[in-house]
Amino acid sequence: MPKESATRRPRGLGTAVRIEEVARLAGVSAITVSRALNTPDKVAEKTREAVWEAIEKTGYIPNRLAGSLASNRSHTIGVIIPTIINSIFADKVQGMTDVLLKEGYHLMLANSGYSLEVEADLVSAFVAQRPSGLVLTGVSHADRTRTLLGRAGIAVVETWSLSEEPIDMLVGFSNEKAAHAMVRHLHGLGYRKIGLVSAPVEHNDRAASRVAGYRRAVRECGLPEARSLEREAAFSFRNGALALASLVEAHPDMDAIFFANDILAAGALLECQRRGIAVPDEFGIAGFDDVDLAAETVPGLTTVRIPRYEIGARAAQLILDRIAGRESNDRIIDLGFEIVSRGSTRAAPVVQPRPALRRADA
Amino acid sequence: MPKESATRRPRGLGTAVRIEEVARLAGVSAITVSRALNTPDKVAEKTREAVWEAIEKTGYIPNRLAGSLASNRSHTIGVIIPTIINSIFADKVQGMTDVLLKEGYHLMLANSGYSLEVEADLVSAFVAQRPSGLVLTGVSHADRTRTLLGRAGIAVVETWSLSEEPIDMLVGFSNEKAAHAMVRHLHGLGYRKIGLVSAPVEHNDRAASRVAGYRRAVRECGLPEARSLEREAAFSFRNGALALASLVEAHPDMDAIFFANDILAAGALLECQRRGIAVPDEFGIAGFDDVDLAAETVPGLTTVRIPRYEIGARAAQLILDRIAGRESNDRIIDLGFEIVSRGSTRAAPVVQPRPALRRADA
DNA sequence: GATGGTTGTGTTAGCGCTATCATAACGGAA
DNA sequence: TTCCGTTATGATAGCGCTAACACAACCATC
Repeated sequence: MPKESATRRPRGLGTAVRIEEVARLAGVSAITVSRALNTPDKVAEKTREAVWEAIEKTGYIPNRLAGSLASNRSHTIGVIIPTIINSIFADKVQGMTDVLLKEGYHLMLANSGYSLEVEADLVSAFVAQRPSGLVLTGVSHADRTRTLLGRAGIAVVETWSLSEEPIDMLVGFSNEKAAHAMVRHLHGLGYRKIGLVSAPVEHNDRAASRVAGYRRAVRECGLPEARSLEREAAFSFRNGALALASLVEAHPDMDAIFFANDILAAGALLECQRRGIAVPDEFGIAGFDDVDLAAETVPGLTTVRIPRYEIGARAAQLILDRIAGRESNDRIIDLGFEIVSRGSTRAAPVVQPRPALRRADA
Repeated sequence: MPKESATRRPRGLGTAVRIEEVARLAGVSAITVSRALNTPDKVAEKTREAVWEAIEKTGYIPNRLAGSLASNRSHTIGVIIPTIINSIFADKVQGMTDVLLKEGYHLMLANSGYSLEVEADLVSAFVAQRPSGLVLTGVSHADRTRTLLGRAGIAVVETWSLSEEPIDMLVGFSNEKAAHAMVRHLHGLGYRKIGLVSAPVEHNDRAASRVAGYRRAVRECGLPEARSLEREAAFSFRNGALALASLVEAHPDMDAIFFANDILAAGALLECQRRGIAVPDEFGIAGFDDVDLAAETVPGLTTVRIPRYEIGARAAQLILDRIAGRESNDRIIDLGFEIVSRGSTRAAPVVQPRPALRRADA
């Protein structure tokens, strides 16, 4: 039987200890308590100790709502990601919290479900909280998002893509070049009819760029080009398996597929196992993201490694710098990518004459 | 060259449009604008329209910081999870946002890294923001966490476990019974020497309960009991593979392992594939959580399905109910679990005499 | 035509903090 | 001595909004 449950009920927030009470107990004024907390070096040591004691005794927890309103600094950063479920974005969020938390900033998180309209609503809801900064995913946004952020005067970082004209700041990599590099890599390994399974492209500039990169590489390499070699599939193992089935049935001579993310690719890899398709000799499979699983599948998954954690950490740092007035001169940070070749594609590049085009270094 | 970049720089938040300005433009008082936004049905339709027009014209975005301070309602819910990386908790967060967002509430997210001390710091940082509610993971907390929340008067929901004496409210399931049921399930399928790979137990009541459930079942079933049959492994595919290797080398006669989460189990399953261990005949593997991957591995992974999304959704609902004054009489909600048997364990239960004990229904 | 309820709007007074300026105390330089 | 700079603290006035009450206008009732 919970014995204290009677006193546990919420009493409303108004009953909390106020700064005035602490001040009285410490024999100082409210502003001195405020200073002891926010700028301790501007308070005499003896006073500081008295204040600390009073704080401990009363269990005072400053009301940051009031503090933020008065000081016009909220110590809050808003983050909007397309989906929480994809652990890809979790790494970014982790990168942000690691940087922000120790500076006393907090994260407001929301997911847009890949909808620009929802994103716009979230942005205005976040702006209402007067955050110190806002981190968005991608570079395509609803018009009202841009209008709003243009005049809100909040530090904004877009992520996960590149753009010539970010709203404010940007940390990302080139999805187009990454996809392009992977397809050229596959071509270099001797694959000659390469399919594509993309994430749904609508409202998703990252997915669209990867499709563009694939198409450019296919064209440059003189590989078969056709819309029938491409599929769209929403993020799941199952959909990867289904897309693989659909493609190999439509194109029995296809010898490789580039998947726009590792989850689709891993689903396909497992489907190959069920169907007895020999990976990598008979069929090559490549993914994107280099999630943990990619290193563990049998065979391992060839993929594109992207700096997920780093994107979050750098985005957070950019915001902190802006707040501190340390205006960095690079508002656009390209963190690049890396091709990781594993067992799901052939090991040895096939030596052969190559068209006279720049080759993609991995 | 970004042409508007000169005007994009932050101007500080204070330059935003204030409610007074909207009121003047609409020819009403500030409070009427406030009402038009918060309780539109208490404002005459004509006035409401005038206010809306003024809002549109000025691009007014209410300052929720000020609103929360004045009204003593912050419309913010704090969530503390052990780690963002594990998509298990992502489902919970998704459940919460789905319920909260449409009520106009927002999520502040932080991760404790499985440390009760970090959790306590986060709790007091969150309390400083005067959230409407707080959702914690697990039921073991630092003393100061309990003290603080006891007097803070904030709606608190603990999740993912059961407890007789929650701080306030609770939504979870019995980790002990779930682990127990799984081990009995394995025993029922004819496995006779069952190992355990647990998550690190320190500061993690969920992991500790699962170990307890395993031990109870092993004892009840008369299976071999020994600390050497148990391992601890941090959440990763790799660690699952390593733990499997360690256990089968130490105990060549072991015929099944219960892993405390699917990622460890999947890592082990892949390791079996690499080692040529025949699953499920030679060796049974069971996991916990029923993540998407569990249905897709070859063979599929036997596991415990837990209501991850539902936990978040119900926790959010409890907080909303509390705020609305709808005090529900069940402050403790047990959402249960479900054994999902797939190909990583034998299909047909071995018929045999069973000790005269209650059997766990799955 | 006085009473009472309802509806719509305004006035006032904060919410709990911090920015800003003022002030006091002190030590050293001219 | 007077003056100035430095350091420590306080008094005052908001930050931008909403709670609480006041009040006016209107309709219905008896």
